Amino acid sequence: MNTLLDSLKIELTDKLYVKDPESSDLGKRILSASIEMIHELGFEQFTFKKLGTAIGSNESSIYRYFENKHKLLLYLTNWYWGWMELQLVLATNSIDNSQKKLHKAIEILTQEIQQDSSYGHINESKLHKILIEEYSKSFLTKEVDKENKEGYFMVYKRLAMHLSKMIQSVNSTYPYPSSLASTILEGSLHQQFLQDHFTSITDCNEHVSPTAYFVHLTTNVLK
Amino acid sequence: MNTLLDSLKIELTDKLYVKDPESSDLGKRILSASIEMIHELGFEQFTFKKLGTAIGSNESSIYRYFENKHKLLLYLTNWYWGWMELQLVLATNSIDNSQKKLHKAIEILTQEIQQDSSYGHINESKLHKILIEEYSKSFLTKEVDKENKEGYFMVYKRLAMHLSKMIQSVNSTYPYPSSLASTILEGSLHQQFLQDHFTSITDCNEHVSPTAYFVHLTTNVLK
DNA sequence: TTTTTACGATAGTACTACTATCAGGTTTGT
DNA sequence: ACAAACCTGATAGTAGTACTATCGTAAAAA
Repeated sequence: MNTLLDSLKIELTDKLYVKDPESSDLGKRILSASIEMIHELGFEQFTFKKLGTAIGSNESSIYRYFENKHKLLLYLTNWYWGWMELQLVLATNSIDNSQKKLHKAIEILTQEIQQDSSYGHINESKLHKILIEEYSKSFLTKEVDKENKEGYFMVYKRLAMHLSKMIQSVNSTYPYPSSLASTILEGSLHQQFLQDHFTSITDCNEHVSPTAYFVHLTTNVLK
Repeated sequence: MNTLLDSLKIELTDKLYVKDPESSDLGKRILSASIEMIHELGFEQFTFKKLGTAIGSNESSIYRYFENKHKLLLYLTNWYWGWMELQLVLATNSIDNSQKKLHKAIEILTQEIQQDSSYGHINESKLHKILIEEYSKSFLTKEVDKENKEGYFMVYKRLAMHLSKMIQSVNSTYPYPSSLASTILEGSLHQQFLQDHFTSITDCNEHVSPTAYFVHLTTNVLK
């Protein structure tokens, strides 16, 4: 089935790669296999050498697409947040009521991703799990400020600001819209992590979703 | 000046170290210099070799205290959370009113730490900054579940539960006390990180503290 | 005084994170 | 059709990390 979504490409800054991985078959295999592999081994144990072996290619060939594994992680996380913003816009654009719009936004941004949907070589469900376990590592480095200046976090910041605007639409006198927005984005990943590994310090479980928690929180804070 | 605090030792599970660093002069130098060094270089660039050189000692000697640098980070973060809980108890124990108690707790847990106070060889201010930039790395690993079972995160979980109980005292019908507690603890570190590196997606700055944001949030959510 | 213990020094291993070079196959331009 | 350009895989090599093992000595404890 060929839909509009299939033909939309998530465009990322070309500083993230040496050669655009979307431009060749090998590049796409790198993306798809790296998602599998980072998900399975964790970012620390993941190496270009192992990735090369897994896709029947060579370590040196992967370096022709990405400078190093950190840049590859940045590519994947940027892709994820770009994809999330697309989902957000598609789901909320037609909603007029600002309160309903915000609730829908929070739902989109905090829900677990099950379906491996529209983009052939990217498994969004596994990518989402990578975000939960590895996203913080992409910015908790000594190079953040430099990389931030080069635009490596623009997609995420734009999404956070988008959410912040929605919060302001619901209550224009609320003094912390940006902090609340970033708390929802980061906190959602964190609550999902806790649900998987530290159940005693979260209320989220099979029956209670992070979405329910954050919708309740936001509603009451903006009242 | 010799106070009660000077004579209190933060006791940590002995699984965190090979030899108790508090038991010798070299051990204390390892703690104090590692805080300096991780703060300066970041956890990734920090190595036992560099640490050895810095304290005029030997790489192999450091391995006699800590299995590896991950365990050292766990030691430092556990120490920090133990110290935080002590601050929390000291500051809130005498308060009867549960609402005031909770506000005081949030203040203690979300404020910046300036003073390098009671424990000679530990610089709490720098340790706090390490927590902001490195804490997530201590649990975002493939070994979390194993390490959690061995009790490496007990101090942190106990603190979160402590805060959760305080939240329940203010409003016993609030359905997400544990998630709110973990959101405050983790979110506080995150907002401080944003304040330093991504100012556009936080409202916290010199004039607005994370404390103000989280007190406002909590008050309104529990209303 | 003997014996443990602690520490520093050195050596060595396996692996990571690259960089450089070369050769063959495929694609592209004319 | 033919050469040039390009892409990929293979191999080699370097510097550094994250250890482990062994040894000698000085100081502390028995």
